[in-house]
Amino acid sequence: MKRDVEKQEPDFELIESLFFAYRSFVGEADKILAQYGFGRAHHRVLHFVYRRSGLTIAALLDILQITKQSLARVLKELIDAGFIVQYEGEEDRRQRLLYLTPKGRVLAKELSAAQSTKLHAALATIDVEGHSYIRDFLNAMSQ
Amino acid sequence: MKRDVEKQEPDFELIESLFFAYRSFVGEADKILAQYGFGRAHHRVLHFVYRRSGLTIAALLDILQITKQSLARVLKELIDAGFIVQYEGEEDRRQRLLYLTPKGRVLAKELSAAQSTKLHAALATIDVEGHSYIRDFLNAMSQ
DNA sequence: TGAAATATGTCAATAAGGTTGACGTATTTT
DNA sequence: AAAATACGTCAACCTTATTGACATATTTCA
Repeated sequence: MKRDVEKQEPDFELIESLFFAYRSFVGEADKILAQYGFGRAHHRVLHFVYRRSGLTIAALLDILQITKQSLARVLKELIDAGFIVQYEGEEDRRQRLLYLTPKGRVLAKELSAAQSTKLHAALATIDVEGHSYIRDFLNAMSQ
Repeated sequence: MKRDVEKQEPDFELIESLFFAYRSFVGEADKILAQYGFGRAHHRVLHFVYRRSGLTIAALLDILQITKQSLARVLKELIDAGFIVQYEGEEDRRQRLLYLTPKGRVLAKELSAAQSTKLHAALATIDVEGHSYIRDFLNAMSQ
């Protein structure tokens, strides 16, 4: 017979797996970034400028969900070091469109390759039919 | 015909999914923690003391992979606020074994319940046969 | 056209969470 | 008795973030 109140036991294993998985995932990139004197904040900017080349400052702030003051420092460092360039928007000249330099693309590729390798090493241990479940789950979690 | 060098395209979608998924995952707990004036560092300590009641400082440092100076501040705040207590080890009196107070257990439960709810909401959108693939993947990623 | 809104830049103060290095104390091991 | 271990703590510093305020250039709208 079922108890009156069936209190749900939190899924500690899953919680911890996600914690350790994420730490391991970002740790890959951290080692590379350290060689360039950069941190995770730089990585996130490099990644999204790589992926959405020509995006505006406002769009980037929207994705990262940080303040512009916080972005400013990191972005300045990346621009000063020659990894990112800004161009005036053609339609709206108030906008500063962000692009990677060739140097920036090299680093962004190196970082994504490292993380991708890590992800695919984990996926390789899983039956192929499970892969789409994993992708769907992570997408569902993103909401 | 296959090209000589088939350069592997990084799996950007998966990389970004994991980024957004994790942000959303920790965001759940952040809201609760803010009400108590705590941050993520406090959450991690609360979680692992809850899960491994009576663990030593050294064991906790090993799990969290931070320095003892860094742990000290967070732990002191949790002890001062009455969420954690330390007892001398019975076998080895140099050790300080960590336990949650009843108040600490309430908060730890609230946090894990919120995260668990989030995880299970995502799992609920996935066919049940996919669940073990997801768990296996996250465990594989943790290495 | 002039006012308002928008996109961006920047100064200043502050906070959380982390680091390295050095040193002290109590306790256990050798 | 000496060495190793477990923990605590002081100090200086770094990265990444925050809030608040204000400036400039450009576009939009009444």
